[in-house]
Amino acid sequence: MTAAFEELATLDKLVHEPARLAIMTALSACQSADFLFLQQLTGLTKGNLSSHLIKLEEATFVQIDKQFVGKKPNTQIGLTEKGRQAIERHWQLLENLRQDAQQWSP
Amino acid sequence: MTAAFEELATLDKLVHEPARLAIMTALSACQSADFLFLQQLTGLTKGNLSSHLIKLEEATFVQIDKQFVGKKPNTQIGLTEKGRQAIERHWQLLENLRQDAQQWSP
DNA sequence: AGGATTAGGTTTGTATCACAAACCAATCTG
DNA sequence: CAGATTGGTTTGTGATACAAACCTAATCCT
Repeated sequence: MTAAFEELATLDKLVHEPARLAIMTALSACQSADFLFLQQLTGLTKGNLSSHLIKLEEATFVQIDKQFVGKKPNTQIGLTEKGRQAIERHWQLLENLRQDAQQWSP
Repeated sequence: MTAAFEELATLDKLVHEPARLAIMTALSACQSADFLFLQQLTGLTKGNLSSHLIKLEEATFVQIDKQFVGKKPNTQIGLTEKGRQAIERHWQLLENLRQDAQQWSP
């Protein structure tokens, strides 16, 4: 058995959780996205999205910018460099795991 | 945005949890494995592994066979057909998500 | 023989977490 | 001005992952 399974132990559950995996993966493909876009994308309730974002912010994986566009509040969310590395590495780990298992005879 | 993000909503958290993802992925590469092998592989405590296996069994994703080898008890675990489909589909969903996000301009 | 250790687990207790529902403040609409 | 809408945050709760304690039978040590 290769290292993929050992590495799995280091997999960050903060990133792995489905909603956050979706959020970070989406963000990895763009500069930033706004709150409502992410809500649409993930199908989460606002409250739920809010708390996921707070967790990601606490981990400094995303940065959240609240501004006014005209008279309306608007929240933009983008990955930090750390966040970008984290999601990149996460996908790498998953891919390794899958790959390893596929070509494996115990 | 393609369907990958909508499909994500259907992702089974029972399978997604890291330890169980490791277990099922390993099992997908062999007929069956024994308890201690899985423990080594995943680095889980026995208690923890036990409860993960029970959950997988309750979902009928694995089947657990307890037998005696000589005088020693030995527990063999293998995927059911349902389990095999579940892990297969799970990896498919993840792969789709990643793929979609990679070639995407918002 | 008998006490300690090991194998192979299960049960229990606890801290965390994901989620929905309730809430809130400001703006728009009629 | 009343009511709805936008754009969120806070709160309450049921589920869950984990470690630690426990259990039973076999084997080792002396």
